[in-house]
Amino acid sequence: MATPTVENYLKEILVITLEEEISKVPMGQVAKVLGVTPGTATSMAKSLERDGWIKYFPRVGVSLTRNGRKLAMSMLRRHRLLETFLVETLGLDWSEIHAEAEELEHAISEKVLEKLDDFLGRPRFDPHGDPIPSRGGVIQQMASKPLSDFSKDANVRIESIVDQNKEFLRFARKSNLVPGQLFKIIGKEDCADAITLKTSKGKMVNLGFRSAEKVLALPYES
Amino acid sequence: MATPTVENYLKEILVITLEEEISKVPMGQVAKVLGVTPGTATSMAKSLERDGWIKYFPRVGVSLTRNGRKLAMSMLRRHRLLETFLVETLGLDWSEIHAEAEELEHAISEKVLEKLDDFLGRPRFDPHGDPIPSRGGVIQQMASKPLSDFSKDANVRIESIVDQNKEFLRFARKSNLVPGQLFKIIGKEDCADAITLKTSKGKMVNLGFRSAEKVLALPYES
DNA sequence: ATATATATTTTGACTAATCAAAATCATAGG
DNA sequence: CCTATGATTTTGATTAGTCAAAATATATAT
Repeated sequence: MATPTVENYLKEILVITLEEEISKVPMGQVAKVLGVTPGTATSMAKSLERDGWIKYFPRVGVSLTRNGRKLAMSMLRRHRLLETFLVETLGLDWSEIHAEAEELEHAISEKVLEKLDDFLGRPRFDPHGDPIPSRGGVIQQMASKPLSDFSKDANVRIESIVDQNKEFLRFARKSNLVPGQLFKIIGKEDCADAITLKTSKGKMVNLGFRSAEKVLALPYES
Repeated sequence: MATPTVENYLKEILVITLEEEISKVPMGQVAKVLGVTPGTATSMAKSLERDGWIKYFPRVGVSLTRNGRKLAMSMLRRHRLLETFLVETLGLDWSEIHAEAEELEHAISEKVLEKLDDFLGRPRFDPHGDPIPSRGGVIQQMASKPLSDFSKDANVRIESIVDQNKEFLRFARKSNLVPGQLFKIIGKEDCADAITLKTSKGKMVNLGFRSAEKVLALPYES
């Protein structure tokens, strides 16, 4: 049986893999998301490899094995179903649910989870708009669309940047146009060929249609 | 912060204290309920004392400090509220809920617990009929009544044996008339001065009224 | 290419929790 | 009062997970 620590490592490695579309996650990033020192992440990587959860490539990074991915997906499913429960059923505040689900996900059994899934009506997206993996560990990916395809007032989550041009990437990073970032489309002027986005913190970004086509995003329920 | 292990030790010590009405729980018993070797229980007792959760009397046993009792009560509250949730809301089977709650109780926060309590309508007894401690750690003891006061078909849980006569206690033990044991009253013949009880496993016990007055029990919802 | 900055790994140490087995204590009978 | 039995404690060892700080490898920028 995997300890909660193991479950956390695997889940975070999966999340990074999905978000950044990379196959080997560097140790520094692992250490950062788990809040441990780099040395700890390295030694943990070795144990995880010994136990068949990951493949460890020294000085490069780690990737999940089939087993590791399966467990990680199951953790993601737990996490997102629990977040849904905490918001929908118990009325917890949006800002608190992540930390709570983080604890509960290690304690809830497969059996209780399925009952909970039934109770919630088998939702397919969590309160943040992220897809909830199925029992089998399949994530029903919503097709992401270019920003230019959304209409005014839509809430979107950046999924990826198609244009790999360095200049543009630097600009994108600076503007918070990074995978995972949430925006609301507050302006769309077809005749002016421009689109205006705003983060929840009020930061604005202006994009021409040419650029907006290169940024893929998903809708989410705010 | 207390680890799950610490929480378990304290909770089990509290449960034994309540059930057996003793003030110092011997180490052997602690080891048994926690499923560890006696040596482990002893060394744990020392750490728990060092951290102010219990008082440890070598070769005698342990008792909870004020702090320890507070935390233990809070664990009992968590456990019983969770069992209620698992049965009432998710429809889990009566036989499965203990183990499930055992895991979840360490992961659920005070905040989520209170929301859950609201959601459930602030129940005062769990599905086994055991009282749920209040936030403050007070257990609302139901007044227990002698067996002779119950009527036919009542479901009861034995609470204590008043008569401390050795003979009678031996008989009681043999008949499963021990605190915690569940019975259904399947016969009550006032004119014959007799009462008949049955366990869920079908074991029967006959008692005269004289004896039935010496056995205190609580009703519970089957 | 060479120095500097950054990322990663190693080393040595620590805590919590556990076990097995040897040692010790306590007590109930004879 | 002494001994055998059972309960408790000690001892020595193990595993998971962690940190700090030193060592090493890699990448970047002139």
